[in-house]
Amino acid sequence: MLSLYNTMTRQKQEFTPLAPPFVGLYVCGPTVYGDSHLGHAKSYVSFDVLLRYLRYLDYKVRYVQNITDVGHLTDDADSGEDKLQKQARLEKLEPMEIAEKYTASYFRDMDHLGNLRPDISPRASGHIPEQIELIKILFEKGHAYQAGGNVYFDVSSFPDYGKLSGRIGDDQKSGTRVCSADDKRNPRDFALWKDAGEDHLLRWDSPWGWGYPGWHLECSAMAMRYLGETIDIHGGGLDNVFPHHECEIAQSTAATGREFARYWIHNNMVTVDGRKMGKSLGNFTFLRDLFEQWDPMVVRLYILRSHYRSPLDFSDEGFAGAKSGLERLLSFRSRLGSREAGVPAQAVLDLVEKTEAEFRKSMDDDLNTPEALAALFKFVRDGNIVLGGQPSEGDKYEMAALLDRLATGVLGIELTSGSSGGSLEDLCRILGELRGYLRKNKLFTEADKLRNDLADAGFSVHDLSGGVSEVTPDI
RNA sequence: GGCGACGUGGCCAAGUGGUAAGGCAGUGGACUGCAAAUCCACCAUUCACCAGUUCGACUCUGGUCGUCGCCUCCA
Repeated sequence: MLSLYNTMTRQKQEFTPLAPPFVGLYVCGPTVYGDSHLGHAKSYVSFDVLLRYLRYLDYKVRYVQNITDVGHLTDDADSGEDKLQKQARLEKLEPMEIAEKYTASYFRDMDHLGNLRPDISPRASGHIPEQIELIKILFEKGHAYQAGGNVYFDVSSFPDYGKLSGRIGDDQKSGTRVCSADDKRNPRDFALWKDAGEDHLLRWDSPWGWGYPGWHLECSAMAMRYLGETIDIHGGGLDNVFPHHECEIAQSTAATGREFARYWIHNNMVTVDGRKMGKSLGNFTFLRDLFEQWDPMVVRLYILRSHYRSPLDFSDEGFAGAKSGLERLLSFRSRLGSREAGVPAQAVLDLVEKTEAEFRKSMDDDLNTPEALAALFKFVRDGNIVLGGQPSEGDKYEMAALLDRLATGVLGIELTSGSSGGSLEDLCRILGELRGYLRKNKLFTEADKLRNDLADAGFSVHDLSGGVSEVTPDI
């Protein structure tokens, strides 16, 4: 039974969907005004594993992740410049060109990391009518007020505000930098609609004049549009708990009178070399740059070696360790081959069954991927012992199937090239046979030249027992 | 100032009221033409520190020190 830590209740809870077997999963997506960084990687890999595990458990999941292409400001919620508009100015492009460019960049990076595409990636700019409609309802129910061309949510009308984040005080204490807009009744009130003049490139007509939606509104509108008034799981980064998710809860619940999300899941943040990764610190690590040095699967394994609710520090030493671990998995998977099914030995069946049970037990416990990986690495050791004996094709097939089901299927760690026919794998197999032939005939000079040439070309050679050699591409 | 998380071997990282998974690195051995891979063995009497609860705590409570995050754009 899967249990998940719910930020709202501050404890692990058994997960049961509202309407089994269907699950509605909403995760706050990126604001597309720049390339994705390590923080995005940790967050979206974490939720990708949640998605994959839910599907492994046979839930029918609809995964919605928004693309924010309007509405977030460079400063606080109520002043500053639209981030896309600012970037558009810097790159001398249209805001929508910026959105397209960085949406593509985001998907490219996430594809490399092995994240499954969301079922729906709704754009905020494409759901302005839904957002306006939501504001109208909030007006009707007395939760919104207008000040000039601006519309605000009246937090005093929603007593539960602050429940998720634990910020239940009436006001912000001194020491915080709250630069409230002058026309708000209360500093905690937040914008539902912002007035915008002609200098604002992204703006729409509304009952309150030309403007654009508040930065929390899109998630409420789009989540409810595609997943209904109550969604099963709402996820995002820990930094979104306040104010973003707090505001989402307020406006959604106030509008529908129903619970907005049943499970709130938040992943922790990343640091780089022990320090917060921030624009102002200049240590932003963009994925597109990182992938030139480390294989995306190394990054993915790195992320999954720690728990999603733990903060994660990235360092070169850590990447190197993750790379070695990945090589161990790849090497084992490679040896299992892609043969046909057969009848496996009972001992292999037992091993597979035990491994899967341990894996599931760990994943059931709030997605404990470090422990799940431990089960897989133990399996690799035992599997290598099996391979050292006289395994049947059925033995190999059974073990390969397990690895593909758990490591690749659930954790998303790709261990095979995936291509079929005329593939690199075939070429490697032939070259391995060649080296084996040379060694058997004690043509060591030629055998070593082949090994050296392959090394220069980015391939590793491993000599197995029985005069067999294998060739694998480096990562 | 407010809220919260965390301090486990050289590095990373799980975990349990009854005595420490796994990965990386390292050491010794087997195997090997050599190297690598693989396998075997070794590698924290100890889980920041100090009290307390308990038959017993690393795991519970209180305190101290330290690190980090959020409260502002950020996943």
